[in-house]
Amino acid sequence: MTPTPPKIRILLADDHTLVRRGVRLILDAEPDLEVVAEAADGAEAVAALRDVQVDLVILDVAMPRMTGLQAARTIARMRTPPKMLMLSMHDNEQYFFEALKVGASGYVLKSVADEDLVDACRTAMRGQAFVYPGAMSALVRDYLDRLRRGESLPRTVLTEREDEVLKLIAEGHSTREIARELTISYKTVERHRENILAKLGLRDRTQVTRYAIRAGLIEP
Amino acid sequence: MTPTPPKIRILLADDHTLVRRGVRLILDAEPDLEVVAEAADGAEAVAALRDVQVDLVILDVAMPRMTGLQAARTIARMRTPPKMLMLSMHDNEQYFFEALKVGASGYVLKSVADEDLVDACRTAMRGQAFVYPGAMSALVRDYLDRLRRGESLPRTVLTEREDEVLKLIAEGHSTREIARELTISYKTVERHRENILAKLGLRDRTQVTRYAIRAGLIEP
DNA sequence: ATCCGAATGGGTGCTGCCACCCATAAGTCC
DNA sequence: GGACTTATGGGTGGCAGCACCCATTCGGAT
Repeated sequence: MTPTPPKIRILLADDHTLVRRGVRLILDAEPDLEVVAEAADGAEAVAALRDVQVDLVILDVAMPRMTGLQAARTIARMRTPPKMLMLSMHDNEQYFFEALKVGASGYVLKSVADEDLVDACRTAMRGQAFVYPGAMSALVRDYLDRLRRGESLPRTVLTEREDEVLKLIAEGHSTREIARELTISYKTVERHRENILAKLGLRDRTQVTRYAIRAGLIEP
Repeated sequence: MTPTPPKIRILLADDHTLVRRGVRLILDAEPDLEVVAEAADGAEAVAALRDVQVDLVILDVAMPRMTGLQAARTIARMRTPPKMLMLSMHDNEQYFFEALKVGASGYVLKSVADEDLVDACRTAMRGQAFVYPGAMSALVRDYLDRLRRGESLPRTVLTEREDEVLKLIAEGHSTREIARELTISYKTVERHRENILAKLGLRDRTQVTRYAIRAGLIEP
C-alpha cells in the first residue's frame, strides 16, 4: 500500500444545493481533491473558515446576504488566506476583473465542463491564475500580461462601497432603506448612487437593476 | 431476474453544466428515473423533444436564448406534451404562478434537498401538482384548490395592455416615453402602472424590472 | 509634505413616480 | 338591462430620485 499524498482541502460555497451537489461529486471523484466543508452564502463561508482548515475556497459570485465577491474581500484580509476560485453564472468581463482584484486565483463559469473545474482547482493551488476557456479576450490577455509584469492594475470602475450600494439599489431598496442598512446618511447614499450612475453610464435605478442582473451581481 | 418496470424518461434543460451534472446524478440514482437527454437552453430543449420520446421535462426557469417559461409555453402547445417541472433559483410567488400558468406540474427550488426533487418528479408523473416545501402560502393553496375543483382560472393576472406597459417599464422607459410609444396619454400610462403594481404586489419600477426578467418577459 | 481618491454629509431645485380622487366609452356576461 | 371589465383620461399632492453645488476627514501614493 503506497502512502496517500495529502489531498487539497476545499470549502465549497454556493446557495444552491443542486450546484453544491454537482460540484462535490465532480471534485470528490478526483484522487487529489476533497470537499471538506460547504456553505450556503458568503457569511457562512467566512464563518466556516474559522473552524476548518482549507487550502482552497470555491465561491459562487452571487449569493444572498454576502456575495462571493464580498466574502472574497474578507477572506483575502485573513492572516493566511486560502486560494480562491470564483464560480459565476455569467461570462461577464466586469466581474471577472472584480474577481481578480479581490484576490481570486481564477474565475470559472458554471457552464464549464467538469475537467475545467478540476483543472482550475489544480492551477489555483499551483499559484497560477486560471482563465476559463473561451474567455481569453484581448482585455483579459492584457490584464494578465500586466499582472505578470507586476504593473499596477487598471482601476476597477466601482469602489467597494459603491458595489454595496449598487447591490442594494438593484434589489429594489429605496435610498432611505439603504441608508438605514449601511448606517450612513441619506445624502451619502445619494452621492454613491450618483457616482454609480455616472461611472456606469446609467440613467436611473431601473437600469441599475438590469445592469446588476446582467453582471451576475444579484439574481433576478 | 425480475422484469424491470419502464423508467420515467426525463429531459433535463439547464444552461449550467454543473447543475445538470448534479441533477443527473441525483435522478439516475433512483431505480424508476432516467435522464435520457440534456439541453443547455430552452430552444435546445424544444428541439430535443422532436427527436426523443420523454415523459418529463425539467426546465430551468432562467436560460439564455429561450427561457424555461418561454420553452414551457411552446411545449404545452404540442399534441402530446410531456409533464413539466420548473427549476428555479428563487422562492418567488409571482414566478411560481407564471410557471403554473404555462402548464407546469411543479416548481422546485435549486436549493431544495435531493429527495424533494425526486418526489417532485414522481408527483408530477402522477398528474398532481408539486409545491416545493415551505412555500405553501395561502395564495398558492387557494390557487391549487381552484385548479382541483376544475374552476377555469387560466386568466392572466395582467391584461394585454398592462403586459405591454409592464415590458416598457421594465426596459427602463419613463412614463412619458411609454405614452409616446403607445400613443396614449401620460395619465393613462400612470393608471396602467398603478394597476400593475397593485396586481403584482410590487412597490416601484425597479421591482417591475426584476419581475419581468424573472418571468422571461424581457432580457436582462 | 502634498496631492488624490474614497467616504462621509449638507443644501437646493426640478422632475418623475406613485397614491389617492374623479369620470366616460366600449365591450362582455348573465 | 344592469353588472362588470378594460381602456381611456383628468386633478392633486407628497415624496423620491436625480443633478448640481458645497465641505471635511482619512489614508495611501509620489
